[in-house]
Amino acid sequence: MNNKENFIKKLRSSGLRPTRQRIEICKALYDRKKTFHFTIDDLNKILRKKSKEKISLATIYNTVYAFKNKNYLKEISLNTNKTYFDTNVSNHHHFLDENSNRLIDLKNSDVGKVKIKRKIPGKKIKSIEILVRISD
Amino acid sequence: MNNKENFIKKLRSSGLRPTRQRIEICKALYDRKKTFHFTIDDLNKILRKKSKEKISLATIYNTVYAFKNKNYLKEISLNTNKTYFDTNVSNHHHFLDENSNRLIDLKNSDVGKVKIKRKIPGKKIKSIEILVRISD
DNA sequence: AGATACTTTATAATGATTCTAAAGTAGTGT
DNA sequence: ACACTACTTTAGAATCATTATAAAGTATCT
Ligand SMILES: [Mn+2]
Ligand SMILES: [Mn+2]
Ligand SMILES: [Zn+2]
Ligand SMILES: [Zn+2]
Repeated sequence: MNNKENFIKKLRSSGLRPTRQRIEICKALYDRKKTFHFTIDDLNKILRKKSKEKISLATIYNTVYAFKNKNYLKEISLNTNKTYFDTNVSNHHHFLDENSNRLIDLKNSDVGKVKIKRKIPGKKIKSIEILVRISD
Repeated sequence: MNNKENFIKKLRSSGLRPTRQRIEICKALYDRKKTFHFTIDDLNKILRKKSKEKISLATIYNTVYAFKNKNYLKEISLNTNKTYFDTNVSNHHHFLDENSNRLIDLKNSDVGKVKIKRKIPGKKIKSIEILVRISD
């Protein structure tokens, strides 16, 4: 299902023109078995290796943020100078391995139900994210 | 307990010389009733208002990171371009109000026990942090 | 007081991200 | 296929939080 035609449909269905660059980026991001957590710099390096044609850094930024706005990518909160993204856009939790600085997805079944007992008047809960720091 | 003498003791006890600037910064940070969540820019503005003598931005950076290393401050993970710090250095959770972009501390009693069922071989859990996004 | 290590400061450098505006391309209608 | 238009890509410049530099100032010790 992660072939070129599919990426084209995905892009079209949300009003993004299926350009060479966007399709290459889709392949790099979604043609994998596991969730991919990455920075712009990671993605840029991967594209330089995997793809023949050079995609400008500006396009990579533009595309990643377009995908984020269309909910094809999620931004992840970490204490680093670079912004992280996640191809798993569902609500889910993470291990952060502090040795390697790598993120690992937790399935919802990996985490017991989280109960938030306090309420803020007039405010609704939009999401609950857990970050579990681990190390050797 | 949050008087000047106390700050001096606090600084000395961890090998930081009690300078004018560090004491001013201590006052701005710890002479309050509630947890303070802030950016360097927030702190700089506060110091300009509250304090007579000007403290350079470089010193504010230096001091905040010195305090962080001594565990007087905690860094908070958020998806923003600026780094956030927290005067509450205990393990605790947060509401993030997406309208105002303000953090609110959750007491541990505000959150039901979090059970992490999955284990990563050879890795230990260092901390568990929950971020609850809220909005109108 | 004098010696020394630590600290502050103005300023420059860095680096991720965002902006700009010109050239290129995809979709639409003919 | 051709032209038209809106969207996209791109190189390069600008921005801005953060970090580095190195000279002047200060705390602590004897
Ligand atoms: Mn990375
Ligand atoms: Mn702020
Ligand atoms: Zn993930
Ligand atoms: Zn807090």
